[in-house]
Amino acid sequence: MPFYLHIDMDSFYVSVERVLDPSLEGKPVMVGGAGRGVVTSASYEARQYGVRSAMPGFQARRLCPDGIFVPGRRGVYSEFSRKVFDLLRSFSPDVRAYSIDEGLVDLTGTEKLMGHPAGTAHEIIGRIKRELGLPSSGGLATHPTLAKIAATAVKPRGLLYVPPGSEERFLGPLDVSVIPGVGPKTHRELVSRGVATVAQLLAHPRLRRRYLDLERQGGGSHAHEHSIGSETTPSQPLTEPAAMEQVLGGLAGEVAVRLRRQGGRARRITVKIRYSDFKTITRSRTLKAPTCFDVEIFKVARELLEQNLAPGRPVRLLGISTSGITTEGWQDTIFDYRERASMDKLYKGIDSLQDKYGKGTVTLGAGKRRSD
DNA sequence: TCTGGGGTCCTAGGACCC
DNA sequence: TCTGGGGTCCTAGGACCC
Repeated sequence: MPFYLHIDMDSFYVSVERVLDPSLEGKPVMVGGAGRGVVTSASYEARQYGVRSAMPGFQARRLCPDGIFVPGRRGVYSEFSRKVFDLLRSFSPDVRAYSIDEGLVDLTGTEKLMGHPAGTAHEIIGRIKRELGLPSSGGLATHPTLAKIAATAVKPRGLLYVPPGSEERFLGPLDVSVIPGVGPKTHRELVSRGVATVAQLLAHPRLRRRYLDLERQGGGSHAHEHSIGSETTPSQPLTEPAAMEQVLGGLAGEVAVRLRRQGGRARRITVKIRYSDFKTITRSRTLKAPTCFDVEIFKVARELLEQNLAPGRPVRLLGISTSGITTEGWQDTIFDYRERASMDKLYKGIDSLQDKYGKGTVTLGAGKRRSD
């Protein structure tokens, strides 16, 4: 019998902040939400006031004026995340990380060694709390999706076991919005068609296949296309093309570094433009040869911007994303192989200098010129 | 003091090829 | 002279997730 344990950390960023500053315990705490930002994690005390993650900061402040707002610290959370997953991996070699604060532990076949998976699940959650100080919730079931739904249903600080054979009895009465992939839009659509509960959805073969296919096993290695991108919302909307190009240059550099760091090159470059009225467009181009170089990414991005920018409309956000990423060597391209190989070396040097001395230490081309 | 930033997946039309 | 059909690639937009 397959057994999957889905672990979901409770208000993860807030919990980490509390480990580092216990005086935050029991109080309405929000991570993020400064300036034009949104709340990325809200404590359960803050949720009492109606605050949710992804809520704009100004709105959270209005709902919870006495709340404590803490700026986010990505690196710290990643470090705690790594510790959580290390702990999970000590229980099973088969652990899948869904995100920084969610993962799946395959407990199939661990009974002989560790006893019934329900006990193991309890032990895992206990150890995350005792050893790392972090509260979490768990769902244990015969299917990964079901385990995730169970974990979400018992949050916070809960553990729910859905025994084999009771799957549809558990799921049936639940609202369709518990299904991963059913967001607000789909939820409205389903309800308008008379599908409000999971039982009603399961009665529809097509909807069942589309949204909750428990027959399909969750272990498959789906070869999803992977992408690397960066975007930014400057504190003031941009109106000058020169300022936009400067932002684009910075984004191109960030994306290129990340591409090179993982030895990838991208064939497709997409520019994202969001105007002040939130209208958003994306424009992309597929290259003849994949690239991981700042100047090439920037050149394409700048052209896409020039060709598609609506004149006179202030721009709120700019983004560059790269996709169609390959990790093959240069040999497969017929294009100026030697020049690319030497550029590769040059950039590797720059990247390692930046690792050593910090971002912005070295820039390529068009920098400031000393008047000599 | 209006709504972040990192992603994945799906759809749908048109080009192009056989 | 009234319109096949399948496959693949490219592009744009949008839903959704954390």
